[in-house]
Amino acid sequence: MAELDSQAEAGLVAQWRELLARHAAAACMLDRELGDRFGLGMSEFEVLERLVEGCDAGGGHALRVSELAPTVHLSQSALSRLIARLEKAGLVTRAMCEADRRGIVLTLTEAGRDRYEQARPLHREVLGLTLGGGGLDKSCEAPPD
Amino acid sequence: MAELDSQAEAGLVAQWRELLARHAAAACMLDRELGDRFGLGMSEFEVLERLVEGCDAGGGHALRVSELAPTVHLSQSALSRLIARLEKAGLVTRAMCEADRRGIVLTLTEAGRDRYEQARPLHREVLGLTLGGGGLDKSCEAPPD
DNA sequence: GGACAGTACATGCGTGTGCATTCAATGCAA
DNA sequence: TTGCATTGAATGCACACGCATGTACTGTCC
Repeated sequence: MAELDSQAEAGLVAQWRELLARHAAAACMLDRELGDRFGLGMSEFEVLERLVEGCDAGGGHALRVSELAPTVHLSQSALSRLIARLEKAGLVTRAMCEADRRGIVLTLTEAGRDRYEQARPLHREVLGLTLGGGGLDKSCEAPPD
Repeated sequence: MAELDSQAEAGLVAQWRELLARHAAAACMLDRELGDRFGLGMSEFEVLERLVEGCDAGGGHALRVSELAPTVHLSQSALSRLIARLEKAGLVTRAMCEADRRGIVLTLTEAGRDRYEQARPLHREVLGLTLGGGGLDKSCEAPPD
């Protein structure tokens, strides 16, 4: 890639810091709020949402882990363990994929869908607070310790 | 906060996913590249950069940890340990603050400044690749495992 | 001065993550 | 069919994180 002149570089850095700030504010608040009220992390919610979308779209067809992976920004191992947590919590079931027995198909349980529906308004509210107005929530701009 | 109509909600979610994708791509590639070539994590680089800026701006005055904290999106404990790593690597020195002996003042070492200057072009290059064109780097869109 | 709330940083602990590796199943080629 | 590279997912391991707490220092109020 070509070198950047200093003006382009400054713009890029400013854009990056803005992105970091928004991400930190939203991610921190989501993790805290979803965790406190629903026992879900940000990524857990994200996975539940993909499963809901997958089921609604494909007429209830279950998602394979390998289909889920590219849509969630986690390593394969982290996703594997996250699914194990969801299964342990009774929100999801894992079953062997008949077509390709290496694969695992995931299905939302009733409890999983319920949990998602309950958590969703809070999730959207947090997004509104942290992304919407442009004003960052101070209590999460720097994560409290 | 008021309820969102479904259109506003969809926009918010789209914005959030875009942000997540960009952040994941940039953060993953930064951590990998800076780590491989310079032994620095993304946040380590960020802290070095604040120290460089602080020193250049204030006429070489050292930064206190409490000044640094709000600019880095880390918990106080994570920052404390990050600084310990930088000190162990010889990139930074910690000293008691004379004015307020609870505080710690940080100063960049020569090695710290050098490391920063060496890593900076790569950092900017990665930002250009992941933020610039709008095209995400596929190899990091989903972190490899 | 002495007690006490508040602040700055460090540390014990549990947990989530990525990397490397492993294991099973698949597809292909000889 | 056998042999082998590839793929999907699970697991050992090290590490960075956040939370809760601990320790040292400051400032205030009595």
